Amino acid sequence: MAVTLADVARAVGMSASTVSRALSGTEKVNEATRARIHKVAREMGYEPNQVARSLTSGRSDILGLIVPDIANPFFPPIIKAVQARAASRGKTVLIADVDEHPADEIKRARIMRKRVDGLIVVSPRTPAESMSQLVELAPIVFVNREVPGATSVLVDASEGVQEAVEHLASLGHGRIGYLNGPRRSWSNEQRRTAVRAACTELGIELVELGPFEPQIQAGVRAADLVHSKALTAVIAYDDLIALGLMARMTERGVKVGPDISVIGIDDSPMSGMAYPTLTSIHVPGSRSGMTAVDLVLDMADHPGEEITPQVVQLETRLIIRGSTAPAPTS
Amino acid sequence: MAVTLADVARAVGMSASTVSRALSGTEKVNEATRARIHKVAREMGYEPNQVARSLTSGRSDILGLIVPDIANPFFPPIIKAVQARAASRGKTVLIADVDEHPADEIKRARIMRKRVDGLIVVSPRTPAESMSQLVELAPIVFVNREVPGATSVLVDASEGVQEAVEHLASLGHGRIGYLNGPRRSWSNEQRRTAVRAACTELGIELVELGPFEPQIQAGVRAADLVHSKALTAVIAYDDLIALGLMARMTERGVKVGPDISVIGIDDSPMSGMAYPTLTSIHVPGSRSGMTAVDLVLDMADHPGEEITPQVVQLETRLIIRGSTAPAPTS
DNA sequence: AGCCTTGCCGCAAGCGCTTGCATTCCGTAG
DNA sequence: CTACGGAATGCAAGCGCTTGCGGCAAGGCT
Repeated sequence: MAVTLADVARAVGMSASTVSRALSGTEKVNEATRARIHKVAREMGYEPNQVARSLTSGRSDILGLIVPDIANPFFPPIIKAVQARAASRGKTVLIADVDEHPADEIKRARIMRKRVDGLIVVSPRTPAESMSQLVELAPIVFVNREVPGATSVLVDASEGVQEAVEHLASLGHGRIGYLNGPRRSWSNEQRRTAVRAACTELGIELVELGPFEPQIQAGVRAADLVHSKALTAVIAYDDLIALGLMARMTERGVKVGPDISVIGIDDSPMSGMAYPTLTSIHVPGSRSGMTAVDLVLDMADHPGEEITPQVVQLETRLIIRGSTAPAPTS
Repeated sequence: MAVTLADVARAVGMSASTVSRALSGTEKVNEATRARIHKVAREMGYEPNQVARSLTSGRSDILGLIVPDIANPFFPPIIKAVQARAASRGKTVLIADVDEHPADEIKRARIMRKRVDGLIVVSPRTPAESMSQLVELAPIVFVNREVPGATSVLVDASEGVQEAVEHLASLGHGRIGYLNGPRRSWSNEQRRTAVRAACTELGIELVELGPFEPQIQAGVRAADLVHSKALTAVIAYDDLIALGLMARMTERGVKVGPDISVIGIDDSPMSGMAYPTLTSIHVPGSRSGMTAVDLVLDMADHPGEEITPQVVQLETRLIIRGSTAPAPTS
């Protein structure tokens, strides 16, 4: 079978403990011995059995990452950032896609818990009253949702939204639509509130539509609704909805830009690729992924310690592209 | 801490072995005792420690999945299919994104090996001479690459490509371009060969361009090259390149459809969303994911057995949308 | 010179679970 | 009544690694 610690120990003529210490790095071992052990281990092709290691040590060097939907282009950058950051700290990442099923979040978290050193949950949709079940699976950090008593990294939509509404106002739109995201989504609540505030402040009439699921298809549906309301400008809950809407509008002969201005949120990689390119509110996905890793590893490194839950806020800003233009002067 | 097997055993007044057998299901245990044990275990909130379990049993109920790039929309459907299929067979999936770095494939596979019951590697770019290092990490199955002596699930590009070329020919295009994918990609080799064959057969002039990375940006670059060659029809290595190309063409005032026909490969979810919608060769990603899971689990269930490596072939077909049109009659 | 540090290393006890084999207890065949 | 075959359960030996504790030698101190 595979070479074990004991095999290496025998080959070097030392005890397994010493070999273990030499290889794990942290403990004090004579430099010369350490070098020799490393050499022999490499020659024998020794690969530590991570399972055995984590059984005793309690550590697994794995981070669990739970996302709602990998097919939504907003998440891959986060996932990649998490993986990269984790790798640079010697960890690997176990990804679970819960397919937008809120109930699965707790279930998957529970299953993962024992195998990982910490959990990162992105945009959880678990109802507020059950969140505590997640929180107690600490170390855990939430991304894109504020959870009382838990550490989380959030993006503050207000700035970007404010910019977006101002942008539309300055283009002469006096009435805009907001396409709501999923009903129980914390992000949507946050975004919607920000839109309302900005509209009130600037004296703009707001028409709320939805809820819509964060999927292209929902955007297609939204398009017809928007059309029937004779809106000249909309802000969508996310890029996917915005893109679906644009596609449908174009199909119906409505020119996005000249006839209707569209703003998405997330600034996903696709927004620069659509035609016209999509004006979108940039949400720092990679940054939040990295931050989340740092936070969760900090917690994992200080087990037991009652750390005051941290909340990191990241900012958003508007990226203006081709889908917004002066209001039609009909 | 958490309740262990021993705790439950003590509570029930039986030995740990019996409890273990009762809970794992497979072994013979009196029905009454089994029921009682289950009841007590549930009441105590017992959750088996998977790490300990896999240390002894050698099984982990985890499948490893290695993909080149989760941000490429071709992969999420595969990933989801794999996850779903695995879940229905009681397994979870550990995903690794190697960011298109061929060297990482072997590295990640090695790291994962001990923790998982089997490996699925999608579209590996590992050079042929190193593939054996992967193969010996069995149980392992490859998707989208034929590997001598290993089981794999492939898509046969030839049919779809044949249809695509015929489609272009019937639209009056006598000269078409093929945008190559990454230089050492097995898929690209397969697709390119199919295009050549079809062109030869139909007496169509073929212009090869590239290689290009499977990314939107590469497609943007390709666009200018295509333009300079005065091509009226192109088949791209994948949808991403095709989409990038379309975006750039549109930006330059070239009308995709009337002025130039574009065909992608993969039929990723985005192809229906672009404008115009992208004619693409459908590749059954989900099907291949599911098939891969079945194959790898079969292998895992019969350890040691020298199974004859299986090769499953899936078919492709052309999906005609808005990006292809009759050749301009200049 | 005696004693205490300090540095390096080995001992042994597990981590929580699975599993081959032994054991016990019946029912049943002989 | 003895013997024997199962079924149900217990015993105990690990899986491969980590880690607290203690041993031992070499050097520093008074």
